Amino acid sequence: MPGSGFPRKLRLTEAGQFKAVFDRAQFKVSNRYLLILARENQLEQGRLGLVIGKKHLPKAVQRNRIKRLLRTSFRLNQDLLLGLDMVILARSNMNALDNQQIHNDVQRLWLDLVKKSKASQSKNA
RNA sequence: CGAGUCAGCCGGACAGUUGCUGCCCGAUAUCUCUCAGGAGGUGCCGGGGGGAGGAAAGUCCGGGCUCCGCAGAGCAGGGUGCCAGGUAACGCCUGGGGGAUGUGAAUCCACGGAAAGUGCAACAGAAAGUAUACCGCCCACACCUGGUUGCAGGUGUCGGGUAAGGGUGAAAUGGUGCGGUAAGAGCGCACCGCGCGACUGGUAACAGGACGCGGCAAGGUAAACCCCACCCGGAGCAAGGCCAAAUAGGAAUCCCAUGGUGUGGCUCGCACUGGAUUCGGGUAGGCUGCUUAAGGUCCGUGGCGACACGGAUUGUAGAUGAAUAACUGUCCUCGACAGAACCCGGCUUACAGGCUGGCUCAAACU
Repeated sequence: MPGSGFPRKLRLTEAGQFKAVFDRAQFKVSNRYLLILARENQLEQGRLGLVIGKKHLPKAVQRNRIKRLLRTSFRLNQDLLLGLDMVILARSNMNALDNQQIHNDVQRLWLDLVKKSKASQSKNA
């Protein structure tokens, strides 16, 4: 059972790892503000990458806030997300949302993603 | 106490839980090297103490650092622009001069040159830079009327003089007075103003009045071209340096061309092809540059000051998909603008609220 930390091995750190998720995404879930791409990574743990563009969040302070919130949410839910590489993309300016709303929304997306992943595994089996 | 002005400072606090990061210490696991003492790398666990700003922002100037050919000369191009100082340097800062605003403390100024040249200026107006004559005023001439002559009044002229008055304009050749005149005029004079030159004070910008000369000639615009003086080589930490899988083509040495690899149970056959090592190369990736700095604080000395010198003391983020946070609770004045990316010095812009001090004005009290 993994803990709730966020060491380096739980992150996507190289351009190639991001590219793999973009090119061969097996699962997509989204809402108005976020899009999550994911694929199975043959590892024991899930890994997370963030793409928060200047286009949607022009101020560095805003981007930092969103990234911190997303990382925290991943950290607390990582035992649901084993064996998946995920990239979260920002789609529009979510700066108006407060922390509680963002946590709730992201939680819902995680559950959605897990459901799709389980369905795919049982189909293959 | 009120209104204002100029400086300086702060930028939610505390507790708990869960996390991130680089540094130090202690444990381990594993790999490499070894002169067998050990040294180094990587992973993981525990502990300790650090961990965004006054603007970290805009990227507008200046410098350090790095590479490019040494950073020199000329041209082009760009910048700066009252004077003197400070500084590594600056377009910054300090002090001073001039102008403008304000009762004042203070604030603001792209503040060199318009008698080298070129250009530009709506509308109005007769005329706008070689100034100009519309009305008016005066003179001359002609005609008319009145009168005894000298004359007075009126009308006219492709006539002349006149810049005092009217009118136009942002601006019309300096102002006032006296003289002068046909009427006028710096035409002359006095005073004021202006320009030039001496003189005095000041390092200088500049100022001064008790000097002399000039009747005055020289309107504005140089963030228009331009002239003058001074300054500037280019690119930037994705700079630059080191290690180095892979891959293309290459070099050297040795070995074998009766070889090797594949197909096949094996031989023949068929297909493909030299092999090994080293050098070199430099992609992915990693390491470095990377934080001690023109540093902060205090004291002394010099200076009006910016600042300089000397002494003591302190050690203050270094991330790399990129850390400094999330949640809960309590409190208050309910929290703004905003996130380091090689480093400094400035400028500019954004900013909830709060604190301290100097000075000014007004009123009142003693």
